[in-house]
Amino acid sequence: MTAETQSPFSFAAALLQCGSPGQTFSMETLLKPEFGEYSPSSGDMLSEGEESTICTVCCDEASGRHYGVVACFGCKGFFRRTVRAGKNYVCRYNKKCRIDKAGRNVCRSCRFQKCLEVGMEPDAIRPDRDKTGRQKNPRRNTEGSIKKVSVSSLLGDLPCLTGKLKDETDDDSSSPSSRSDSAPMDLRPSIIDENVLHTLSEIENIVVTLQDNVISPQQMFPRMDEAITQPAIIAPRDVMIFNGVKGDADADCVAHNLRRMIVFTFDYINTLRPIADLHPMEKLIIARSVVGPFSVLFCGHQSVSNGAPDHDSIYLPSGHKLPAGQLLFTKDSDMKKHHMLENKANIVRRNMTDLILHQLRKLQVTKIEMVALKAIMLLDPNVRGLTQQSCDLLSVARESVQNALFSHLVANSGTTEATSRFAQLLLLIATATRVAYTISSFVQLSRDVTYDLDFVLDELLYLDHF
Amino acid sequence: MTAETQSPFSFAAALLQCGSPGQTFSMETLLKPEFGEYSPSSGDMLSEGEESTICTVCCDEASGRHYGVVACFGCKGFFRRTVRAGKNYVCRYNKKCRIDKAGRNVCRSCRFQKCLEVGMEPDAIRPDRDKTGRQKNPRRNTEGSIKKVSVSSLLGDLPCLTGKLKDETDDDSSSPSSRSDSAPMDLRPSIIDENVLHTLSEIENIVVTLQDNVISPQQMFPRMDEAITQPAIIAPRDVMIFNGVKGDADADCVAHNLRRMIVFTFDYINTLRPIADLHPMEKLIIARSVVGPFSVLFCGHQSVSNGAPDHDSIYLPSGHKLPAGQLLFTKDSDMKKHHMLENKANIVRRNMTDLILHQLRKLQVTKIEMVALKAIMLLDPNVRGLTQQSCDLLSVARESVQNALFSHLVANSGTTEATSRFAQLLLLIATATRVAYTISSFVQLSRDVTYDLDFVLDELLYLDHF
DNA sequence: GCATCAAGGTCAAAGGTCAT
DNA sequence: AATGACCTTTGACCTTGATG
Repeated sequence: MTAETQSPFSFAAALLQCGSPGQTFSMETLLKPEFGEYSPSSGDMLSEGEESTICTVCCDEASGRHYGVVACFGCKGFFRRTVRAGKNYVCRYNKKCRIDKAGRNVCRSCRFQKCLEVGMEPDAIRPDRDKTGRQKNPRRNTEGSIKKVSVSSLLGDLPCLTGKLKDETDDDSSSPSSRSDSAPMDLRPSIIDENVLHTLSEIENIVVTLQDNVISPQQMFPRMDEAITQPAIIAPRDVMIFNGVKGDADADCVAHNLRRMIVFTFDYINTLRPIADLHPMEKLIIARSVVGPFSVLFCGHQSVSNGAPDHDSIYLPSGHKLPAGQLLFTKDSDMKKHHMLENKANIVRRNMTDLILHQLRKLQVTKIEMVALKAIMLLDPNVRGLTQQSCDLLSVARESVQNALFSHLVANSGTTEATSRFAQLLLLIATATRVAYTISSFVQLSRDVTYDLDFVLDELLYLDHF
Repeated sequence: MTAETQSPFSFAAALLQCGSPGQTFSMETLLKPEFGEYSPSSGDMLSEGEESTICTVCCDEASGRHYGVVACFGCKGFFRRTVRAGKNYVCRYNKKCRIDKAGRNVCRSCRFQKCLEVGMEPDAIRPDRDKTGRQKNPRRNTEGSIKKVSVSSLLGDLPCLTGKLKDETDDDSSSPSSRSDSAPMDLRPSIIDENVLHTLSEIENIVVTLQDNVISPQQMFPRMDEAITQPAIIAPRDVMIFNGVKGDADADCVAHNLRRMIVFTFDYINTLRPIADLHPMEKLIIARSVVGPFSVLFCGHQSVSNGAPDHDSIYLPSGHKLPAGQLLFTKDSDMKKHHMLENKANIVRRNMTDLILHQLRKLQVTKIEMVALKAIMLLDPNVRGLTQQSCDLLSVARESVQNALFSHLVANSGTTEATSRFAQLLLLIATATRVAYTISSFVQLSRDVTYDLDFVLDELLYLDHF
């Protein structure tokens, strides 16, 4: 109120515009009797009610002063767009079109003319500004060619994700692509997102059930650059059961299971599409960087979800388990070394149970969430040694998985809980990294005390020699 | 009338001001003769009179010194808003937008960049709303008793996170409950969230500027259970500058800086409310678990944000830097050991630059985001050895920080981008964990080759002996 | 004291957004 | 493609609190 009173208004012009035509009263005006109660007592200038609330151009309700005159949203926007675009309108009638709320859109020429007449200043229009405000649908406009290309290719590719297994994918990608432009933007993304998670689930299923056609000879000392393309030379693709029926594991058994999980990781890398297409050396780089946390979360989740009643046991793919407080190694002649090893093994085990299993259980991480987390871990664009192009590919893919996961969580339990859960799931990766490093440390110690654990583990799990 | 003269409506005139200062004298200039009374004798390039009336950022008319440089009202406000809100802009063009009076609003990213380039100091923005006035360079003056609030009193005094949150929520449920039901859910939470981030910023400021009142005797072999309550026995709270002016660091210097960052971490733990109230032993447990990644991100962010032009150097609190390819150790008699150490140090350094610095730079992580990440790291409820009660406290607090961060991101750039950025920020913690473990590994190696790096580092950074 | 400087805050009127 | 209701950002001006 005070503010409005302060504003100096040119009421003469206003009166002219609104006053002269006899029947300018629109429905709007008639429905608002308060404008009629003219209070002439305010003394000096004018009735504030009228002036400050009526557009000088079209007599609609004003929204404030714009470009020098009291005007409505519409005339404000119209004036700006016109001046910005430098348009030249031509009146198709006699240049005397009535400009009021109902008629203002009939003739642009007369409307703009009226704007100028009442004193709108073209000089008050400033140049383009940076983008502001909400961007619900952040469209990469103007020159968004780069993003647009990658996004569109993602849409085409992602539903199929697998080089090896395609089939059900093609029909998915073909039909909705044409619709994606015209459809309302609220619905489309969630559909896409569900597709992403669905595809990821299928990939998981495929990789988990992958079997060897032929039994390829397992090598004790495989070359990693060969192993990445033929993982089976590391270990046979035995069915992974995680049920603990085979009893407790010893050191060799653990090593073998770690090998199996490395094969699983490699298989995943060869199946998940954006990565699967990279050069083998890049795959290997990613594998080295991710295999630890990846296996930790995979094994942890299997241990938790396979209905294991034993909260403190880690269940291994082979069907063995790793209970707490169980000695791993057969007694060695060197008691000190033996003790160190056993001690370190205990640290790993306790980290695994107290951090990973505990959190997974507390969060009740679902299969779908797990699948998304795995993909997010693998699609890490921040690994040293990748080409820029590969980084970009991974970034886009990872982003889409992140979005899919988030949408999934929102759909499940609302934004607030989703945010919290989303964060907790992602932070699980940090925890897994932590635990993976205790494993790495264990591997290192094994080597240092000359207990020859396993060549492959040395190569892949001892992570700081790069 | 004065207003009209000042009105920035004529772009041509504005452009003129930059290039040819012929008749740029406005009322404003004429009314401020004091700018002219600088002695022109220092005359290097420009006449002083000109300099002091022209905004260093955009060449508009300046309104005085702001945040360290002569600037106009616009750039002053823009800089404050940007830093306060922790915004991060992205240039839509090629990062070379011209910043002048006419063009300054075309690209916020480049404008902010220019602000930094010409020397505006983000540190001059005070997150504290009620403290106004000038206190630019926190004088390291002898007995600045204000800052001398000892840690113990901080414990009690601090604007505690949980306290504030509680009040806020209680407020909600009590009086305006009716409104919160009817009102759209968009607004209310964001108000709370901004308070959370604001409080965190204040905490950061307090901890960063913490000084010792008395010089407590630094101990070579402090007991950790004592150090957690009196961090100064680990290292003096020297001002942390991170500007690299002191030249390259050697091994001892690095050790000292690590100690300093440990003190910083402890101070943080003693200040951030839900943790600050825990039992010292629980604090210590948290400290052990988080100090590595915490320091990594802290140091990394400081290295990146302090305008360091050198992309491959790590900047340390002491003012030293750690450039790539610099030998850390003086040649040892044992060449093999020496080589191993130097090698490992290189791994750490490369991890730090290629992973942490690179990502921080790419993401353009803001101060506010960093502050939230720090809190999320510290408020880790999944640390072994905490009581159930403590876990719950931390969980609640961490969740509120996560939500605050997410809301902040949404407000900044919309839900889609926010989701992606949120994920990337959280995954940064995983990366920091990774890098921290290479440091841990380095510390371990140092011990193994009997290079006695530092007792405290052994205790805190070598992380798998628990 | 008091003028000054440089922080912080305010809000009209610019800007941009996006369902229609 | 244009409209206009609604939102954010800008910046001229103001208040505040150290400082000399």
